[in-house]
Amino acid sequence: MVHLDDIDKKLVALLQDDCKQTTKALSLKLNLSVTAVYERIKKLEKSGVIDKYVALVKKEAIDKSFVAFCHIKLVQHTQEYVMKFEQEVAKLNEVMSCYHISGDYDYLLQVVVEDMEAFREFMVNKLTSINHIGSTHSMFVINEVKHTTAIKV
Amino acid sequence: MVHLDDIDKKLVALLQDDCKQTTKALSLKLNLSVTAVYERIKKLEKSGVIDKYVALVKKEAIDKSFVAFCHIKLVQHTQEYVMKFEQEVAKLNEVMSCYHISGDYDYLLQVVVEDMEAFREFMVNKLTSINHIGSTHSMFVINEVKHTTAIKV
DNA sequence: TTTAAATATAGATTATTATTCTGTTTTAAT
DNA sequence: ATTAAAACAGAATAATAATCTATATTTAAA
Repeated sequence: MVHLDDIDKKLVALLQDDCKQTTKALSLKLNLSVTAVYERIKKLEKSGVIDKYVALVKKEAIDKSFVAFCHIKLVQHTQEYVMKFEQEVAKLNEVMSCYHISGDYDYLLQVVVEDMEAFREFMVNKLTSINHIGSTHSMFVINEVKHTTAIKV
Repeated sequence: MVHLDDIDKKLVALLQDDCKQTTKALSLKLNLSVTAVYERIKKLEKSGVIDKYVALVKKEAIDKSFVAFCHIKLVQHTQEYVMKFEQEVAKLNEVMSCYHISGDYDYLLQVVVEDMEAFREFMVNKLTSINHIGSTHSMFVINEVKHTTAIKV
């Protein structure tokens, strides 16, 4: 576990909001020299604090505004069934995330598609065609109140 | 809604995986000139397909490995209660996302903290101190099978 | 404490990349 | 076929990243 001082934390917050800003711009916000900021960034990358730099796409702009959460229960929990299910579900483009969770159901999936029809299509032809699924329970997103990729460090 | 051809789609996929690669590197992968790639990227930014460029932080590296999903039911659904709740919950750093959903509960939250103790602290001192919350139901993440920010375009 | 080593910083220099510019080619509509 | 618009390539310029050298600061040991 690496130690981050207050400047590092501020820097990580800035990069989580906009990773394309120049080191010059960052240096002004942090009251540091360009080199100092540069070295700190390299250290954050090397130490694995910063995992990757990505472009975020606006769902609405590409007509993928329908978001659903999907609970899934497996018929059995043998090593083989679990592995197979996890492998298959990870392949599906519509599945943004899949978590093995505690509680009544085994898994929670976040699914992003075009509309309800696309979701139906996804359920029938992709998800439930995976073997070993016992039951599912879907919840549809009415409104996205908050959604961020930025973790407070 | 903007129209994206196959090259645009490939480009968006590349940027969703790594937005720091040079236009030169992208041009080689897309068999285009640097300028052509550059213009396409600018168009994707202007049209809103690309929302922002961010650094993604590895939870494990900053000791925030505990993830929970939290169902919440409000006591009432008056305009005032709903607004107030959504405002307050959006302020909480531990809440990565909050969705208003269909089904038995009103909201689904994704919460990221240090450990179970931090989660308890969060529930007691932050979440349930928001007024108008009726009941909650928490599910803990045992394993993150899949998690991506990249939408297939 | 005092000193040595390691680390962090700043400013200047160089290398790389982004951006702009100009002209050409392709595409689409008339 | 003709024209206008869009997309493209290559060259030139501007901006930024990355490196280098030298100080300053912190850290750890004596």
